[in-house]
Amino acid sequence: MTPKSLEKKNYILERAHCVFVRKGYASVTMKDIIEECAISRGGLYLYFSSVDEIFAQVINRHNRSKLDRVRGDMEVGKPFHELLTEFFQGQRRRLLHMEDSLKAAMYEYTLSHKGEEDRAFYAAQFQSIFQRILEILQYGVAQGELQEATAELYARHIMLLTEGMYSLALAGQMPSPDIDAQFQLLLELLYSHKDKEVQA
Amino acid sequence: MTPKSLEKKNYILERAHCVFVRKGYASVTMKDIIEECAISRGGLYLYFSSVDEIFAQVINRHNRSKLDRVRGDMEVGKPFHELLTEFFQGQRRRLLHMEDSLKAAMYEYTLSHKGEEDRAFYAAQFQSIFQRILEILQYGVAQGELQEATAELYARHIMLLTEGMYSLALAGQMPSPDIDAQFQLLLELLYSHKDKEVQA
Amino acid sequence: MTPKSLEKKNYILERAHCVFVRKGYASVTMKDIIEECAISRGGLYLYFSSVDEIFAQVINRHNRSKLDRVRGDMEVGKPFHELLTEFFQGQRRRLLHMEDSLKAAMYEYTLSHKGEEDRAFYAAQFQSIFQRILEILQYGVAQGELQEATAELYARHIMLLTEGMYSLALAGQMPSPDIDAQFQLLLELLYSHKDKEVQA
Amino acid sequence: MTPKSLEKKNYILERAHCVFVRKGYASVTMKDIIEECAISRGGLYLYFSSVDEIFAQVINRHNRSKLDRVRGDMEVGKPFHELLTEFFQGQRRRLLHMEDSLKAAMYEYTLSHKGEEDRAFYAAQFQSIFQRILEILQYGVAQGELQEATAELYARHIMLLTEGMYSLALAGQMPSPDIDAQFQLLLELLYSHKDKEVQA
DNA sequence: CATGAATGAGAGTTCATTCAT
DNA sequence: GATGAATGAACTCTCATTCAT
Repeated sequence: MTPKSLEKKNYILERAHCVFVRKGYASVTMKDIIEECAISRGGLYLYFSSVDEIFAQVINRHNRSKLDRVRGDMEVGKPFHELLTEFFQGQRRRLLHMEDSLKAAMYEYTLSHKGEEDRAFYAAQFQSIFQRILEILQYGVAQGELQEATAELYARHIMLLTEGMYSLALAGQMPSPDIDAQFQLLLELLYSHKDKEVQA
Repeated sequence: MTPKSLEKKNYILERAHCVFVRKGYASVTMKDIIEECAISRGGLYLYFSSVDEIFAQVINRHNRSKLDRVRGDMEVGKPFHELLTEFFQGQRRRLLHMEDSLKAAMYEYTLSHKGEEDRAFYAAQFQSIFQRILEILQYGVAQGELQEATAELYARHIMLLTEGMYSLALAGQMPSPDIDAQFQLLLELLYSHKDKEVQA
Repeated sequence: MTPKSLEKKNYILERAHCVFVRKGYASVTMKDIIEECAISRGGLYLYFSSVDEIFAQVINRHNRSKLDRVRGDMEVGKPFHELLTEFFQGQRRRLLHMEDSLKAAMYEYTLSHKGEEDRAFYAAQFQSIFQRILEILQYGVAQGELQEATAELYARHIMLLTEGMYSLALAGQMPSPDIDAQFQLLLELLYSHKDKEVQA
Repeated sequence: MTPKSLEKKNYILERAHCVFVRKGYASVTMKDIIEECAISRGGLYLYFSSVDEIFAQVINRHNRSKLDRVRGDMEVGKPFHELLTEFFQGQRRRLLHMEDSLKAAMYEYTLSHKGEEDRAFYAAQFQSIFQRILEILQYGVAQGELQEATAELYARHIMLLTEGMYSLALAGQMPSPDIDAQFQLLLELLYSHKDKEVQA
């Protein structure tokens, strides 16, 4: 694979990303991507042989770059509470701008690909999200803000609640006040053991 | 509309329901429904003019019948805790048998219908789920088990968490122990104010 | 299958026959047949789902009708020699007008279909030709013109020689005098035992 | 044309030969040849501008080399009968191993090229085969084994029968015993005049 | 009412051929 | 000379939708 070829591949993935954001997954055709990239039918087939393949690579590329961006944020010694709030703020922003995200496309892909080989793909997706939240909480444990015993359970809880919010957001049923209320509730839940301590 | 006509329409919706459970929404064609119903193409078009229309009516019929089934459960004077546990058991059962549900089909429909007119449809869906949970919680309030002030917030929280669990379940990523752990956490959350009272 | 449907199917096979005669097999596309039949793409697919399937049915139909035409010729009590000459005349005519025959198409099909299931198809084709020649020779045996012992061997010989002539004819390398000379040779071969008898 | 260029051309023809043996003619694409030769698309087009052109040259090269191999066999003074038997043995071997031959490819080419310019090509092909058989028979005439008058007729007969056998062999319908029986019959036919002489 | 034959737009895919590098 | 990326025409197959019977 020549460097030029790689560059072109990257270009296609970049434009395809836009297409998936705009149209989701199910209704995207090779023609859509061809037009977005302004290349020829055969030209696209030189690099990718199906929408599936393109989508998988777009997702992987996206995850990789997201991971790169996240990495290192925790090392600067930010207070845990700040980090957590930033996480919620980030989710909030995305929930309010679902139209700019790949989430819908990912849902559509999931719904139309139930093969055994896809399962691992999904497991990796969710594991990556879970891991990210867990790391934040463990950072809180390290800073003495949270209890170790509940970190995993709470991390999963946060992931599931967030996922549920995305579901509703996709249907346009997740207004901003509801988001705030739920994240506030999560904060209280996370810190609830402190009340007891105080009272004790 | 003659009674015979209504009967036929019902028959079609019934069989179409099976199709949507089996195949989801996106990949269902008029042909699928025709074959399941063992009627003719033209025959189907006499009653419905698109898969969309059939789906919407299948969902409405389903919701109506579900509501009918639920109604009255609370009036027999069951203890609140039992009612709540039953609700969680019901969700648990459905989460572990997603293949028998319309959930996947509903997601697919949502993802491919973002028009303003569909929004109301989704709002009604979620409102109905929310309402059901809220009624259970308010029953708990009436029985002195829960606090009135948090009922709505918690009802929404339960709905969102459950929705998130469905999302993961659709991708085959919601194992039974995780379900139990989350519902346990919800129970603790609902009853958490009691601890404080006791301690106080 | 309704009668009307059968009629349409027959119509398509009839026109497709012409297409195969004109273009052979390999280069025939569904579009060719669509245009020849003046029907729509989908219309054709209602009846047949590939060129292969159409070709197989065209061939079978053709063989059946050819067999129907042949049947009964021997029962009118024609002298054997006349029957044999007529057979050769028939072959001669076809060799000189290969452009009106399915032979080329059949060769192309054979060359592109080497599966086990096709073998039986070819075996049946050649067996049918062989059988026809053999029956003529056995008729000659019955009339005391030929020897029983060599009938099968000679029948196969005639079939193979004829097949060879078709091969050359397809390349435009089978001029009329050569055809005549070879058939004359065959006649002499068939009757050669008589010379011996006479001489003996 | 430089010597290096000639060498490359030869190399391509050699590898292309393998491709045609393996895949026949019709389904061979420029890509097949490119891959077999491990050269670039453009590189191939420098030397040949179509599969057609390559095929014609492969055939010519093959014929030339075959002729070279044959030449001189008759000069060592082998008995005619042995030479003839060897010829039949050679054909037999090839009939039983059609998968190693260009015959199928040649048929496919013939069937898809009916232009006037191709006719001469085919004429040359068959003339070359005919000539070879004729030379063998004339050698028999020279040795007093055969009659001069029938040499041409018999040579053509042998060629046609053999060609017919190839046709059936391509369809997998030419079992070894049938081959032997036919060649035996040919031998008897060639020597049949001797019986008469003896009897006379 | 009910039928199912017919339509044609549009998706996926392949390949011979060209051309800038 | 040599490369291989790029083109686009052509082919197969599918479906929502219509309409004569």
